[in-house]
Amino acid sequence: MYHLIVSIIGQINQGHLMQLTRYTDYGLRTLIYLALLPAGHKASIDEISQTYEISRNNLNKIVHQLGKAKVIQTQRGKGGGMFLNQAPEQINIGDMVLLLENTMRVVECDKPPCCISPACKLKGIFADATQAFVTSLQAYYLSDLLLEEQKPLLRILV
Amino acid sequence: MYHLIVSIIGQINQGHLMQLTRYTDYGLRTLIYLALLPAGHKASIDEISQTYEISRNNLNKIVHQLGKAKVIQTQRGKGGGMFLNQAPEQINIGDMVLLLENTMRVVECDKPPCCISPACKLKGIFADATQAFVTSLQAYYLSDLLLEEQKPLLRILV
DNA sequence: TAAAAGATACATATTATATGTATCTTAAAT
DNA sequence: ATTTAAGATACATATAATATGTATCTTTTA
Repeated sequence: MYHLIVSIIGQINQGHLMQLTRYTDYGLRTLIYLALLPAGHKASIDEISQTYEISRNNLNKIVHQLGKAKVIQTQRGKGGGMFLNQAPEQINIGDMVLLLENTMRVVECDKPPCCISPACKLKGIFADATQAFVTSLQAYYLSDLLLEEQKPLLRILV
Repeated sequence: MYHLIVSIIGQINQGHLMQLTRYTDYGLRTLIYLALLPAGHKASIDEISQTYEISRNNLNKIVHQLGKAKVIQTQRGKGGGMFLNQAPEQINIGDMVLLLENTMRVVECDKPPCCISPACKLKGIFADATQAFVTSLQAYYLSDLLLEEQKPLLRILV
């Protein structure tokens, strides 16, 4: 058939941007956890993975990634741990989703010029929609997730 | 730990709305295929699945669903087949994605009142972002995917 | 009534995701 | 200096989601 399209999701699903995985879930929860730590305190991978009852090893990878991205600081060795490297008011939710859903690849058209096929039109339409999704998320910061009454409370608790 | 959150994606990933699957891919391609058929013509599941080299059976389900939704008309028996039930100008892309990604469930809070937790705040934030995604898609119609030169051409070809 | 089409049910295969095991490196406490 | 507790890294396995395959039933019309 003349108007055969090989694949649409291959072009649209830019690395599963929207497919939020547990990886992102754990990452966001870790950030919330760290945000609620009293100032000057650290948390360990073991502590967080046990608290949330999630795989220590998945969390390991996530923590490593957040550390590389300078969102948190990690410290090896005895007495080490991790803590936020930025204020919760400066950690953007949309950016975190983009970071954690890092399988995102910018898919180039196979052979230019190609953007005259229905699949390629769809690609642009979905790219716009994806951008709308991210832009919407980018209106929020980690601090927006914390409860007003939690913030002062927890800094006293420990 | 006091601020334990059981799951985020469980509340946010509303039925994998964003996780566009091949199911949706095939569905959209089928609609494009049908839109390019000469007026009065029908296509069969076999024809389309062979053209796109996709699973006949998956397509079977998709066609069935599109038929139930009155987007297309299906006709059994010898000489049967399927064709668009609406003009391409009236088939909305966002609506089709919502239809085809039909695993969407509106997730209710487990036990009200619950929307005071970080997870629940995130739920709202992601719901807004998802809506932005859909709204963006809803600006387009099936007709927007067809090439200007294809439309008249193909109606002559067969 | 035979053939061609969609409808339906269920089994299997494939792929993506998540978890588990093991070991290495680093750094502080002893 | 040595031990210990922490993250870093690599790879294997398990689980779950997705996609495909096989079979049969129902409908319709030539």
